[in-house]
Amino acid sequence: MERVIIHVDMDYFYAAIEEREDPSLKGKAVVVCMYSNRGESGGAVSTSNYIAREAGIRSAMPCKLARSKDPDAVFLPVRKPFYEDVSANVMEILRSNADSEEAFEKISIDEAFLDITESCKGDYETAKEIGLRIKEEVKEKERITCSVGIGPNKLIAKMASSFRKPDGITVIGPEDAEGFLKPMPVKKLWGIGKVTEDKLSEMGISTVEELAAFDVMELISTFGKNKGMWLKQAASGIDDSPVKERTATDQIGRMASLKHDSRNENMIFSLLEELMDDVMEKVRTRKVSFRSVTVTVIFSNFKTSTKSRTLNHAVNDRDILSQNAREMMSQFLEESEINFRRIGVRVDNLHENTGQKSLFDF
DNA sequence: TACATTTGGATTGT
DNA sequence: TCATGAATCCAAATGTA
Repeated sequence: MERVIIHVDMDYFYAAIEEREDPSLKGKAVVVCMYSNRGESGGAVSTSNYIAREAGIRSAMPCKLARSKDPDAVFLPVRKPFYEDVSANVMEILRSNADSEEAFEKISIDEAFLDITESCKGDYETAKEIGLRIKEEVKEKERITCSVGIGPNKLIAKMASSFRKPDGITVIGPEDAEGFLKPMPVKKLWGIGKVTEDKLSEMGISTVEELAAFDVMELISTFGKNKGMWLKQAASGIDDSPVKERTATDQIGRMASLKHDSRNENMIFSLLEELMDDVMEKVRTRKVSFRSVTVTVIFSNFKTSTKSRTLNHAVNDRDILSQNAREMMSQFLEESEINFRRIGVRVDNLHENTGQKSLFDF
C-alpha cells in the first residue's frame, strides 16, 4: 500500500504559548526574542505571532529592527525549557495518533511526522479526518493551533503543512504531488536555503519545475553526489525516507555573544565556563560521555572558525572539557588579532554511560 | 591502496 | 553599529590495516 504521511507544524509556537499563558496578549503583536548579552534590545527574533508578522516582523530579524517596525509590539524573552515541556505534551498527543509508537518522528520542538498508512488504510479522505481530529485534540488539550499537511511522503507532507497557515490543513494525494510542487520557487523546497537558491539561480533555475527537469549529472557536478541527487528527487516530489523515531541528537552545544566585541581573556573565558556548565548539565541529564570537544569563535567580522579535538576515550568530566576547550580558545587568541563576537563550545561523539567507568579511564 | 576517522567549514532555518 | 544559536551535512586531511 502506498504510504500516507502527516506532518504537523505548530503555529507560531513560542508566541502561541505565551499568548495562552497570558490572555492579555490576545490581539496584540507578540514577539519572542533571543536576547544576546548586548544591551537593551540586542538579539534576534525567534518567533512572532501573525499580528506581528503583518507589521513585517520575521524570525531571525534583529530585535531592534523588529521594534522599529512595531514599537507597540510586546517583546518577550524566550523560555525554552518551558516550551520544551509544552512540546512534550503535544508530541504525546501526536504520537498516539500515529500507526504505532515507531511510526512517529519528532523533527523539532514544534514539528513531527506521523505515518498513518494503516490507520487510514491508504485512503486520503480518512487521512484528512485523522488530520482534523489531531488538530482538534491539540486545540482542546493544549489550547494552541497547528497546521497539518498530508501526502504520500515526508517531503510532500511537510510542504503541504506550510501551504495553509495558521490553523490549516492541506491534503496532497500522490497524483497531485508533482503538480503541487511545480510552480513553487526553489527556495520553498524543504532543504533549499539561500545559498542553494543562489547557486541554482546562477544555473538559470528558479522554479521547482525547472529543477526537476534539469540534468542530474550537472546538479551533481555543482552540488556533489548526495545533494545533487537529492535536489533532482525532491523537485520531482520523490522522497523514500521512512518516518522513523529520531535517535537522540549526537552533539550537545551552547553558544552565546560577548557583551561587546573583545579579545579580553577574562570576558571570554568566563563566558566559556558558563557555556560549559550548560553543556555539562545536558551531558549529565542525557547520561552520556563524549569523545570530542569543539570550540567555535565568531569574529567581529562574522567569520566563523572552529577547532575540535577527539580524546582517546569517552569521558563525562567537566575538568577535561574545560582544559581542552580553554586550550583551543587560547589558540584562537594567539592565531588572530580580530575581536571575538560570539563563542561556543560543543561535545560530540557521544556514548551512553554504562554507569561505571571503563578500564580505559584508569 | 582502500577504508575509517577526524577536522573544520558550509548550510539550514529560526 | 542590526546580526541568535543549535544541529547536521559534507569534503578534505589524516590515520590505519
